[in-house]
Amino acid sequence: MNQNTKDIHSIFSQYLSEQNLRMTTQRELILKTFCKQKKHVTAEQLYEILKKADPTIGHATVYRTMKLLTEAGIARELNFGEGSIRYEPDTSKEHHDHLVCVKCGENIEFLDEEIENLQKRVVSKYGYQLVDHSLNLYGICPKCQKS
Amino acid sequence: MNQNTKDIHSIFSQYLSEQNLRMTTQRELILKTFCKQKKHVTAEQLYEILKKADPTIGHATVYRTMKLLTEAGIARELNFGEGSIRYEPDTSKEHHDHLVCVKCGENIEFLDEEIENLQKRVVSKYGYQLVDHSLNLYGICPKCQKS
DNA sequence: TTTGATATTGATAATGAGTTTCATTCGCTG
DNA sequence: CAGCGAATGAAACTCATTATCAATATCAAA
Ligand SMILES: [Mn+2]
Ligand SMILES: [Mn+2]
Ligand SMILES: [Zn+2]
Ligand SMILES: [Zn+2]
Repeated sequence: MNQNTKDIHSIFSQYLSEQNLRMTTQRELILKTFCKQKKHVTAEQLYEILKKADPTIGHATVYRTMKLLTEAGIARELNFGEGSIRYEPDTSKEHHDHLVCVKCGENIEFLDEEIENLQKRVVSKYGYQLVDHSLNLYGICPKCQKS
Repeated sequence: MNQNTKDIHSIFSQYLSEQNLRMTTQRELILKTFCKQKKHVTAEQLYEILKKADPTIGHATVYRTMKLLTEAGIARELNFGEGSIRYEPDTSKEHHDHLVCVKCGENIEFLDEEIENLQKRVVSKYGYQLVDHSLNLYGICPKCQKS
């Protein structure tokens, strides 16, 4: 419930009213809980956490709200090829890509400006207009290399 | 049924016998049909194509065989976040990444050595051992920009 | 503050990709 | 050819996500 969370709350409120949608207690709870997470969570994981605070909350509401948060630019979808989508906050931090350990799932965030620029060069070389990109590096973390 | 296809056939045969698995008419047909494809196909798309040649072929057999081809290093899995996996031949060409049009799905293959090297630099910076990577650029192709 | 139009919710059913099960059939070796 | 294990196809299943829909909540207008 810090300043940052408050800002995000008003970003979401504004997005909702722009779309003629309503702020609800469920949406507030989901937003607040999502922002508290330290790791990238799936909708299902978030649902499990939310049930502790509100056992009546619905499965579908969580999925629906995560989609809204994504549209509002508050959450970002991550696809590590696990079969489900993970979400991370998209406002507080700079853009970054991920280096994931294939053994334990540990996850490092990095940003390499040179790579970012070279991507732009590739895209413009083919006359495309860049919309998005996804760069995931998969490896074995130092810890897992030992075992 | 060119030379290349023949080579791939023996790569697959050898892989199978190494694993104490058998070459079957279904596996031969799937391999042959997969190699003929010009575009990246999903298992389901390939199944639809295969049914024309062999209406008795099973759904599960196609999925199972594509997995085998991947293990044998003949096919590569592509994940463009569409909800299903696409496959491309992994032997004939060099490694490459993809630039995908988000409107029409058109797909450009590119290889940027500088990006590849910078990826390695990132991985080693964190002490990881690189296993794989996935770089997809999403944009709007020149054709779709006009409409 | 009441009302009413409409957005939202949660339970549940449905979907779609991919996997598992299992009885039957096939491929290979002896 | 016999026998054994691998492979197949049909069908059931899993798992993530989405659609449906009746009941409820929100909010602007009266
Ligand atoms: Mn992240
Ligand atoms: Mn390709
Ligand atoms: Zn690890
Ligand atoms: Zn296009």
